[in-house]
Amino acid sequence: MFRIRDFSRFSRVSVKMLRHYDRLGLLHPARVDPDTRYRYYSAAQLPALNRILSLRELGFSLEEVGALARRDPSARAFAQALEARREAIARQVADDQVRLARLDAALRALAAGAAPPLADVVVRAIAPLRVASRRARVADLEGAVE
Amino acid sequence: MFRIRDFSRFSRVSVKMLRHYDRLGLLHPARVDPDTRYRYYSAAQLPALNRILSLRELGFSLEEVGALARRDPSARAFAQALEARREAIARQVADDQVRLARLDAALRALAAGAAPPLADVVVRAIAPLRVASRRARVADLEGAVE
DNA sequence: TTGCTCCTCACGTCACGTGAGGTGGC
DNA sequence: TTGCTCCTCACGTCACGTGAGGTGGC
Repeated sequence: MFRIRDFSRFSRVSVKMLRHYDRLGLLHPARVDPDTRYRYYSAAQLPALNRILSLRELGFSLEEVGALARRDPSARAFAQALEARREAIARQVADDQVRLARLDAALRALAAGAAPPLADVVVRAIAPLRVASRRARVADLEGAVE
Repeated sequence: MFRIRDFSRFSRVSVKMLRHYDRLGLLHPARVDPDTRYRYYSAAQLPALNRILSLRELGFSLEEVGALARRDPSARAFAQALEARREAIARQVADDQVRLARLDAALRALAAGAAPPLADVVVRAIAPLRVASRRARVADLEGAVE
C-alpha cells in the first residue's frame, strides 16, 4: 500500500489527478483511513489507472471513461465507442489538414510580400447569407459592404 | 448601424460572442449608446470580425488573436505566429494518426474476439520507472505487480 | 519535536453558453 | 401599451492546477 505521493510517483500521475479520479468515482484508493482520510493505493491498481489514462489519451471524456471502465461494457458497446472516437479523430485530422493548407498558403503569400492581415488568404469559409426577412436591412448591409 | 441581434444574424456569430469580444477588446461596437449601453455595429466591421474568427479557427487563443489583430504586427512577427501554429497543428495531426492506429488495432482485436478492457492493446506508452530512493518501496511494488 | 505529507475547501483557466432579473426601443 | 430586445451580473462547463489553512505520520 502506498500513500498518494508515492503512488503518484510510480504511476507518473499527479496527486491532484488521483484525488480528482477518486472524487469522480473512476479510481477509488484501495483503502481510505476513516480517521485521517488518507488515501492508500495498492500496486494492483496500476492497470486500472493505466486504462483510464489510455482512454483519456484517445480523447474520451472522464464521463465516458467512467462509463467504459466502471460498467464493464460488452464488446459490442466498447467497439461502438472506439469507432465513434475513431471517426471524431479522423474528422479532426481532416480539418487540421485544411488548416495546414491555409497556413501554408498564408505563409507563401507573406513570403511573396503580402501585408499581415491577409484577409483574403486566411479567410474562413462563410456560409451563404441567409435571406433576411427585412429587406431594408439587407439592402443597408450590402450597400455598406459594397 | 445594426443592433447586436441583427449583426449577430448577418455575421453568424452569437450575441454572447460579440459581447465577449467587446469585453476583451477584440471588437468594440462602432457605437455604444451612453445611456442604454446598447451596442451598435456597422457593416464595415464584418471584415474585422471575420479576421478574428479566421484566426480562432486556426487555433489561436483569443489573447493571441488580440495581439495579432490589435497591434497590427510586422509581416515577420505574423509569419512567426503562423509557423508556430503550423507546427502545433502538424504535431497534433501526427499524434492523432498514432491514436487512429491504436484504435484500429483495438477494433481488429475486438473483432477477433478479444475481451473489452484491451489493456494490452490500447495501453499508453509508459516512461521507464524512475529509480526510487527507497528500495523497500520499489521491492514492494514489483512484488505486487508480479 | 520538527518538517514532511496529507487533507479539504475555494478559486483560476478557456471561451463562451445559460439563465435571472431588470430596462429600453419601436 | 405590449412584446421584443437589450443590458449586466452570476454561475456552469471540462479537467484539472494552484494556493490557503489546517492536521496527521514518522
